[in-house]
Amino acid sequence: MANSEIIKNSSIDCIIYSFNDSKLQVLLVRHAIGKSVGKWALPGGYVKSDEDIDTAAVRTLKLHTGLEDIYLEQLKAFGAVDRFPNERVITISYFSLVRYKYVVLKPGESVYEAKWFTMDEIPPLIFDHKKILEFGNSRLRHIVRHEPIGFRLLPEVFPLLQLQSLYEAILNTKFDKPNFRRKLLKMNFLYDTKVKQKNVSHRAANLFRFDLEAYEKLKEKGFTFDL
Amino acid sequence: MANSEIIKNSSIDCIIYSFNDSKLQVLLVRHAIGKSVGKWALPGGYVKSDEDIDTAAVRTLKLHTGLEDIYLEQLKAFGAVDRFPNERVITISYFSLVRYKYVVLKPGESVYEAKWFTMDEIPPLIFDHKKILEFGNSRLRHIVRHEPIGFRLLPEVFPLLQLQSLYEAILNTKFDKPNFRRKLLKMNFLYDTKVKQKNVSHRAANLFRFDLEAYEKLKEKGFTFDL
DNA sequence: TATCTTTTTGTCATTTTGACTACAAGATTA
DNA sequence: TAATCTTGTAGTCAAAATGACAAAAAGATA
Repeated sequence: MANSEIIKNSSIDCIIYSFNDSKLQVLLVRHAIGKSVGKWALPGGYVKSDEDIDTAAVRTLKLHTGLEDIYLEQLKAFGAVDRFPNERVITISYFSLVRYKYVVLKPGESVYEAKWFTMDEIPPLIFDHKKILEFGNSRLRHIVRHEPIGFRLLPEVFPLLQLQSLYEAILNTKFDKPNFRRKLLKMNFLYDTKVKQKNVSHRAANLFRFDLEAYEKLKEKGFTFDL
Repeated sequence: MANSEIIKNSSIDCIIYSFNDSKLQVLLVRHAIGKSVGKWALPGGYVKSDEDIDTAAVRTLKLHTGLEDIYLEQLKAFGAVDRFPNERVITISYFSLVRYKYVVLKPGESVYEAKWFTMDEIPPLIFDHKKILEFGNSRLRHIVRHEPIGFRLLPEVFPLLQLQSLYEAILNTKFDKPNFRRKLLKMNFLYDTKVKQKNVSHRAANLFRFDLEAYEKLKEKGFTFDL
């Protein structure tokens, strides 16, 4: 068990979400060179015998995308008998929310090509990856309403309208601007930096910061985020 | 792949919850005869090469407890390198809510002994099962507040106070009786059967039924259950 | 300077919540 | 049989939250 070998019937697949241009995006990869150039897939790989599955997820992600130190949460294991050709492979899917601008994809440097896709331009995916992605989407819609996790998709500081349009994009709804503002601010975990937007052709909005510490304290007191 | 063999590095473990005597309970098993009589465990077993993991969960559960046709939902995969002695076994945990009275445990008939435990009398468990159970508990607390799933722990029809004490037990809080009643009834998915409790030494309460169909319709319209 | 865009602050009627009070319905007991 | 006890059910009321707006403020652009 101590030596490191690949466990050929356990794999990892990651759904990496980001938010850009007012749209939710997901990162997909494919072999850019070599014989298996072809369909797109969720970034993934096998688990090694000497690493925890969470570690495998982190390693796999870095291998494909160069991303490090990002938030990963387990989504679900997919284990239909015929989900993988010829072999029995159970895959454990993870999902993550990253800040778009922090991600630098290095096309060409790797044997893998990595690219962001919006939800309405997802290409055909290998195996059951479409199903995994859809499951991830519905989980995202759920979690985003019950936990203030959407902030992970935004820059450290952001105007409230950007937060609103994030929720509107994910939940496919519209909110009233003043009411959305009032509701979120009353929750008391958004810190007004008093700094204003730059380079906008209209009145600059104040930038806010999600105060994790304040939120944790509220949570201890029984507060629950609900949009 | 077509022949049926055991996949020795993928297993299933199930957390089966029920509600009885105003307390949340969980089903544990252990070998009742043979050489491995000893510690308690979550009901579990290996995945076979020719069955989906969900199927394996159902089969495993029946093997240990005789339970069939019950609601099972995947919880999480646990895959620390050292979670299992000598071998690398990744386990996929499931959880379920069952009606206590529908469950007939058959002690002695099986090589396994199965028994209900309340949360404050959980014995030492094998491997990482305590961790799995704790994860299940926190998931249960979360899900119970955001989805009307608690009803699966109650009989088909129930007085409102029973529903209230269910939530109080799981969430470890107290609710005001009239307010709880008003809030739940206003959600419009509890059907008043007009039938009254029997054999109670006080005024008999009306029995209610959870109307799944009504709830599904509300959900389509954007309603979300929030306690 | 006027106009346009977007932020931000208010207003107001309606609904929901939280904390209670009080009444109703049975079973038990005096 | 009447009093009393327990629990169910209905109602009250102030405070808080929500939804639908109107309007003022702050800059950029024409």
